[in-house]
Amino acid sequence: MSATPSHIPAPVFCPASARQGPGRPREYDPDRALGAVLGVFKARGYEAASLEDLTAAAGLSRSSFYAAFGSKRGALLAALDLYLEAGETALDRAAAADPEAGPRDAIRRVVDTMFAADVHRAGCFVVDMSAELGARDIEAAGKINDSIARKARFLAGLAAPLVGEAAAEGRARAALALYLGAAAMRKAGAPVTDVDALKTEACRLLGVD
Amino acid sequence: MSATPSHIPAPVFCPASARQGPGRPREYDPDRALGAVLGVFKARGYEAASLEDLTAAAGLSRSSFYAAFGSKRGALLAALDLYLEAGETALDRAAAADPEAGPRDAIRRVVDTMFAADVHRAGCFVVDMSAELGARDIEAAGKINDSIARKARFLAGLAAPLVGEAAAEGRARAALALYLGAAAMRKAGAPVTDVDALKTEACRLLGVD
DNA sequence: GTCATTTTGGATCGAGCGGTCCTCAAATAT
DNA sequence: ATATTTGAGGACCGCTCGATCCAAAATGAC
Repeated sequence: MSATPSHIPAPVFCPASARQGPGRPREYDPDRALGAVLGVFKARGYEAASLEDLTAAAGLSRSSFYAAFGSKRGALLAALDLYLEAGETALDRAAAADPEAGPRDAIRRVVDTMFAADVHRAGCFVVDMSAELGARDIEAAGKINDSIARKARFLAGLAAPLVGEAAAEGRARAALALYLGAAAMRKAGAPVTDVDALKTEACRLLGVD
Repeated sequence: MSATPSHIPAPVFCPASARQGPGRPREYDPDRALGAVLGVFKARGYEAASLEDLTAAAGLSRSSFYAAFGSKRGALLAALDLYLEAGETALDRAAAADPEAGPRDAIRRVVDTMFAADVHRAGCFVVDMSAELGARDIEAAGKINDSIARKARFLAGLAAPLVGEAAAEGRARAALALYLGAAAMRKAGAPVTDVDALKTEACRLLGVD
């Protein structure tokens, strides 16, 4: 797992906590701003999120926004990196949370983490952006696809002892697809209980009965 | 299954093949126009599809477009009805295609039909619209959710003899989620072979080994 | 023919979009 | 102090958006 951080590309070589050089100091927290931007894109989607929405939520002037992200699309790509990386590290941590418990428990924790992250709220950013931009933005689609592939390999590693090396990859992709589809169903309005029940089936795919 | 047709709401009471009354005759085929509109929404999404795109594809002037659909959103809702209804009847037909074969074959045909419809092309309109509009348009989300629920009941009916009445509903929803997620993965750029392999797992969920 | 009715094409609308730019403020460097 | 560098504020840009309107065209009813 683990993706390139790709921090705010903003003040081009300033990883948020860098030493302060000459010139007027920045008045906003880049991480906070990026988080706010991500929140807007998650809530509204890409096209429907206006510069007005984004700058207001991030507390940035238009000039600061463009200095930080370069464009609306640049902001989306940065927010996407943040989201994907956070999601992957969450899975890593869930898997490593209780080393004494068995592999089945690890899988259950990982599946719980996947579903808890987004399905209970309002869908999954991966699904939303894949749907809206997958056919139009090669770079965004690539980031998403790479992240999905990493997660699939990760899940396959967890499931291999239970379902066998040969079947693990397919099962992992199926579990991932099951989660993504669950997020889509949830966003369309399916009851939380129905969606939550799918965790059991996801675990079954990964060899946990 | 079976949804209300909800034909073109256009020339308000003219189901495409109605008798011609007074006034200048329509120069376009409403069904064809709606199909073209659906094609644009499938290719571009809702926000990114402009009136220019829609009218050009449908061969309609702006006035005809607004007379037919009332608004861009009206066109989307009509196109959504068309898509959902077509998808459901396709599943019905697939299930009933070969009555002599067993229930397992029926399930395989239905799953094949689900995946063949969209996954091989460019994602699933249900996923796309759920992602883009699920949080914003109650009516669109409702249509999608209802259609998903009908499909889930339909699949549950097919799977019940194989996995038991109690588990059927959950398994059906899982298979459906698996398909929706597969469409999302495909749209992000996953290889067709990988996505296609998920059909096996969907069948397994429905009791077909 | 005349009238009522409906469709068509295209001009047009205000609003909002993403993006740029200029000016001023606030810090460091000398 | 002064010069320099950088961020912030906001007016402004051209453009495209979805939507409306109007006059011309094409039919049925009489």
